[in-house]
Amino acid sequence: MFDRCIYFNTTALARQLDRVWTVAFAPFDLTPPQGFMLRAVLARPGLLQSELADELKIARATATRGLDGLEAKGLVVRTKSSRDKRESLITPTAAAVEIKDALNAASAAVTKRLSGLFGAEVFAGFVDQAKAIAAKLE
Amino acid sequence: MFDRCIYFNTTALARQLDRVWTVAFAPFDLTPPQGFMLRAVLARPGLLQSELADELKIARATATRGLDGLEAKGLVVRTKSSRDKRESLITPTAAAVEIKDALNAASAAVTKRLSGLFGAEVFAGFVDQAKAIAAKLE
DNA sequence: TCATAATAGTTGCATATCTAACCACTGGAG
DNA sequence: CTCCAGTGGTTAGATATGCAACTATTATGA
Repeated sequence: MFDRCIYFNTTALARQLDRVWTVAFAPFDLTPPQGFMLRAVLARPGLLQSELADELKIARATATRGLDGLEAKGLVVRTKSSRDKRESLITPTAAAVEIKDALNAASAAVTKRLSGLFGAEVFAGFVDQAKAIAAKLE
Repeated sequence: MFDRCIYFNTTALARQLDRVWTVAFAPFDLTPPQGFMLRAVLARPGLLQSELADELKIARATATRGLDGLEAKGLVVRTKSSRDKRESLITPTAAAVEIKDALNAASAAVTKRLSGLFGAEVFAGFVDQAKAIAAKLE
């Protein structure tokens, strides 16, 4: 019905991809947003919370809630910056570091599978375009 | 950070597009999901609720909530099917029919603007690919 | 120096979404 | 005809997300 609508088709695709990554991250007891947030923290330990929000392209308030969840699971720690007492530095715990490789591998496996399903060229091209369009909308 | 990830880039783009359509539908006091649901009802009055959910690619439970909202705003009506008392037929009210053209025009205007911004070819190609990928994931 | 503006993070409130469990009804198989 | 499986819709519970308003802290400028 909304065949030519970028909003409709992008949001519908996002929901389907969410289901795919839900399965991939289930073994770690992490939802997709939690999994990606943790991966970001693991990739760049010590980021400020606001920088983390920027990396993930989410609102600061959403980062607050996401980190609350990861903290409750014992996967990340907030440390008040001594330089500026408003800021929080986010670091992964040992438990998080332990699953780092498996978590990244799980995501890579899904990516590889989908890439094969659609053709690597098409797949990469689509992702690039999504990124380019998002950049122009900023 | 997740430059090559279809999940990350698609969901991030979806959030940005949501913001764009939020602005476009604000004059009607409708959120993007509400606006699209209403447009679907206006395009095909008398659809069963489950058919509507299929059209919009959302879960039945989500359709229930969305329709609750539109009904509360006096924009749609549920009618129990006489043939099968479980089913509900969804029809727009007069108030909804009144804004139909303006609502569709508002969405079309955004689409046109974005299409111009990215180039009509690229834009249409991206939407087609999103649809094709979603279809393969089903 | 001190008042004001800006910034980091949190909280409150609203919305959308899903899965699972449930209810009411329908339709077949015995 | 009756019971049971399947189906349409709702409800319960969980998560993610955003904006706006708030608190605490820092920076600026008169």
